[in-house]
Amino acid sequence: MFNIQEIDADRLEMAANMLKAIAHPVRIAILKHLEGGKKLTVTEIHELLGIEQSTTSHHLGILKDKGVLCSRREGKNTYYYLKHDILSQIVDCLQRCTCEE
Amino acid sequence: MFNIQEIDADRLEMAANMLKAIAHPVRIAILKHLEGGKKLTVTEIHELLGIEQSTTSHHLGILKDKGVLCSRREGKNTYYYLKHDILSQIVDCLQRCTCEE
DNA sequence: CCTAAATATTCATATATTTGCATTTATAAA
DNA sequence: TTTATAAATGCAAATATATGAATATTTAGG
Repeated sequence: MFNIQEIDADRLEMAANMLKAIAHPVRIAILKHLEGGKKLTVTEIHELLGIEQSTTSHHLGILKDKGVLCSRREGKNTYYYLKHDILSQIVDCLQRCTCEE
Repeated sequence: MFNIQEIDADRLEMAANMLKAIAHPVRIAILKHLEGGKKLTVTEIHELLGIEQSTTSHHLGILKDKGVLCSRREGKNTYYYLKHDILSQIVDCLQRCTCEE
């Protein structure tokens, strides 16, 4: 039987790292653009959001590193997409909560 | 009609701040203890988690400030509890995602 | 008023994150 | 091989966050 005492530090770290990866305005904006299984390149995102190419790449790297996104190279482009589409629900849930009051 | 272009910086900031508040191992542990409408005092949390009183108070302050928790003083104690019980779903969702692979 | 208990705040230090410039690497096409 | 485009990386400066010791505040009970 599982209870709260058995949530070990590693699991907490992992969950916190994933959330931390998402918890940034630019990265939330990226996730919104990738909802519904869409795949976008670094350049597309960098132009959509109006931020530097290297900054974009850094943010995508963080999201990928923490298991939020996957990427796939096709020629010169690298396409990024959501690993778990369920993750975009987190953003929606948050947005509902930040709506009230 | 709402589309992605209309998600302004303020909304993104707000969502990011709420997520950032949650995205910390200690604070996730706090949320887990408050699931199901439970109310705990600073001292109870500080003893449950084995962290300093002032550190505990700092973390609770962050969660309250960012709209994740509410508090209510009763005599010498201050009880903290989840503002939106739905928020604990975020943690559960994350935990499911960090389970795979 | 005095004391004790619970909580909050101030402050300093340590650590982590963000950003973008400059550079490098990877790939495709000429 | 040379050139151009796309993406990733190294680095440094600015900014933000975490922690806990010390202190202040709040409240209840003498």
